Amino acid sequence: MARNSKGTAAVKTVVADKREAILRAGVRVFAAKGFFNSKVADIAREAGIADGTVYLYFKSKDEILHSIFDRAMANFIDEGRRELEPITDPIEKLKTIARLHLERLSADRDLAVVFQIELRGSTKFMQEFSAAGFAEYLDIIKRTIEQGQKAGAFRKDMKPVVCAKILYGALDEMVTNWILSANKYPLPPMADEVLKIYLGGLLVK
Amino acid sequence: MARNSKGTAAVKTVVADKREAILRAGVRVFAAKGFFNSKVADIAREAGIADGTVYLYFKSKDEILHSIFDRAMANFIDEGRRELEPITDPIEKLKTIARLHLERLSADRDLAVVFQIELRGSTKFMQEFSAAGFAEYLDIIKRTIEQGQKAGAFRKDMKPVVCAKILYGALDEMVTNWILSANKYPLPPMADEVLKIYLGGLLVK
Amino acid sequence: MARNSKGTAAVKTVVADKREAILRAGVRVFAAKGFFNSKVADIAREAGIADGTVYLYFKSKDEILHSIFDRAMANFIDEGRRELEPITDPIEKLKTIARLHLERLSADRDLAVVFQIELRGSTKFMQEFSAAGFAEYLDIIKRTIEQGQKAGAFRKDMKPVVCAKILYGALDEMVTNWILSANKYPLPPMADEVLKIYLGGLLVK
Amino acid sequence: MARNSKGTAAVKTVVADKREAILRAGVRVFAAKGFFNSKVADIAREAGIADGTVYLYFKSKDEILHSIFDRAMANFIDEGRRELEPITDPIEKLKTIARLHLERLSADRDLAVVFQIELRGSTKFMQEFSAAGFAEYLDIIKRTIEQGQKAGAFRKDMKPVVCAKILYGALDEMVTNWILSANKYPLPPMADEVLKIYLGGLLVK
DNA sequence: AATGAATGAGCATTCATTCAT
DNA sequence: TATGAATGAATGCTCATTCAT
Repeated sequence: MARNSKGTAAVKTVVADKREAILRAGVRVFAAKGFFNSKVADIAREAGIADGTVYLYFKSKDEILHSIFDRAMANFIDEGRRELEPITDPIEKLKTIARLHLERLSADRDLAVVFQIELRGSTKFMQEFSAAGFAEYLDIIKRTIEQGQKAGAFRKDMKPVVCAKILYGALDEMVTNWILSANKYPLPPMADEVLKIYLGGLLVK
Repeated sequence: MARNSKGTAAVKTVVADKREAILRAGVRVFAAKGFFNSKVADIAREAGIADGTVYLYFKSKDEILHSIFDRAMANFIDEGRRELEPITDPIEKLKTIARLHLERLSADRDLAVVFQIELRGSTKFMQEFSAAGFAEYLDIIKRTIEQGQKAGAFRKDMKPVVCAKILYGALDEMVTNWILSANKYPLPPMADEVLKIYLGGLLVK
Repeated sequence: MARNSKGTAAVKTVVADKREAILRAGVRVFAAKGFFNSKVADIAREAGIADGTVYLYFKSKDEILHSIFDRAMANFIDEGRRELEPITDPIEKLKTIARLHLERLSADRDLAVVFQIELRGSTKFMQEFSAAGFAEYLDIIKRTIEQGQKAGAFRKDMKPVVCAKILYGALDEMVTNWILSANKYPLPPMADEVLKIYLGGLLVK
Repeated sequence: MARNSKGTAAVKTVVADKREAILRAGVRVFAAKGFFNSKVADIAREAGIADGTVYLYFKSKDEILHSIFDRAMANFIDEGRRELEPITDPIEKLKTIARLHLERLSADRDLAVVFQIELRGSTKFMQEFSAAGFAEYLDIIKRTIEQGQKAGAFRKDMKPVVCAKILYGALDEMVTNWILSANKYPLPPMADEVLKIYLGGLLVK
């Protein structure tokens, strides 16, 4: 029994490790050369395995990109929910979202490149991207805004979903700019800048 | 003489027409199938010319994408400058920018797809994209904000370039969302929404 | 007009020539290495063209094999009909069929190999092979036998289609054996041997 | 001792069983998908063993096909000899051969497919096929015919080996046709038809 | 300028075989 | 013996680009 379960666990670990290694290699390679210019052989080499082994863990090159996104998005959303749960103030929630968004992506530049650049390279991916975890992420922002509107903290003359997109767009642009500027400055502090405008507006009161 | 100049003009026109036809065909084809999945032969067929003819006007498939961007960006900036020139109020200027941004892209969905999706498909393109007209566009927004700050209309505790990125990011996200939502709603009105938040902030005063 | 038609004819000839060259190369290569072991690159090299050029004339490697069969079978049947037409005696007809069968295949050993060996390598090909020209060939034999039965020359207690298969099988075996025996003996004379038995039977009368 | 010999026997039996299982699986898989389209993994799954285990019993995929032929041919010849031994009349012998040929192959359609189609798929196999048991089989027919000639039952103006090939070719064609016709009719009765012609000839006497 | 036939480098994927366990 | 994960060589086909006409 113990032996069995241990064996199974070990196998699972090895399998997970190799899957993991391929995904990590995929992030590095896609970030460096772009999805269409990356060869499966590049990923295999980077992961330290044979070309064919990739296909024991993924059905296709496409599936690797998908899995990268799915895994990262799941992690991101998990962590987001965990950090947001204890917070009740919607303003604080938005601050946390913005900070997390920029912290997470600046912590792994390769992943950020894949998210900001490679995943956008085709309507097909974008559609799926949109349909999948992205919608969930936007929904978290949207509900925080609804909550803020109910609480009387946020203005009520705007649709929450539009507000959510605006915040997301602003943050997203910060990330893209940061990537393209070769990371000359720290990304997370940009969260405060975005929120200054987003919450307070540009106009002098 | 007359014949010459006329001939030259005619030639220039024909040349321009064919270049133009290829670019238009490129926009349609790239938007429909994505840059990497589009064949030069597709573009040639769409433009009604032979495959080889494409290479009399463009050095490579890449160059077609570049030219599409360059031409559209130049048009866009030209028109922008023209419309902004008579306006003095920085608030009105920002409104004009936002409106033009969404109007222009919603007026040509194929071009919008190429701008929002295909041009983002590689760090390489993004770098070039960034280096080129995009910086100029961002600069126009930035200077409008500087002007507004000097005029005392906009708050001064924010860097103009960051403000510019935030506005750009928000507008950009509107366009991307509109594309992916299959254009179920008119895009230009979103300009007002963005500006409501951007100028006035989300918080209740 | 003349120029046009001449141009068209020239183009057709060139095209036909290249198609022809590929088919001839295919016969040689398939005969030498077997269909599954032949690479498209082998055929291209043998035909003196680039790999990609093969695909301007054929959709796939499979299609080359098919075309080899179709072309040869069509030629064979055409020639058969032409030679059989002036003959009225069904016995002479059968003799002509048998002679032609062995003459044609022994005249082009590579083609014979493809017919006897490579085309049999898969039920899929065999089905198609059977459905296509082979049925037509068998039908020619069958009708000759029917004619002989009506004329009172051939016994009537046998189904013509069965008789046709028996003759075909015997001839086919002669060809296969000849191929596998490295052509140590001339094939055509075997036609007489087959017919001696086929027409007269093995038994002493 | 007892234990040893028993153990050895058991081991041998197990070994034989597994070899047998692989061969049976090979026949099924090759018949269904063709030799080149069959994967070793398919055979392993069909045999209920692991992929690698196949290589404990066979050196290669080729060897499986060879062994299928060798085993079946040996069985076939053994049974043939056994059934022919008590028969003295060469006519009866030929009838027995023809009947057995069709009975055995129609009794195992998968095996028949492998014999008629898959084994013919390459000159290489054909050469080996020819060199091996096939020659032995043809020899049995040949000697029966020699015997008949000596006994004065068969005509003497034909070489026995040619007569043997003719009979074999006719029978072989019956089998191939039966396979390709999806077994719509019983095969064994065709033996009589073949012999009617083979022994008596097509001509009215 | 225009053509489009020809080129040939490039690549995702498969699968027979091996080998550590 | 048995396993099945890992290997890596092998290849049909595509398509950007060239060039003879």
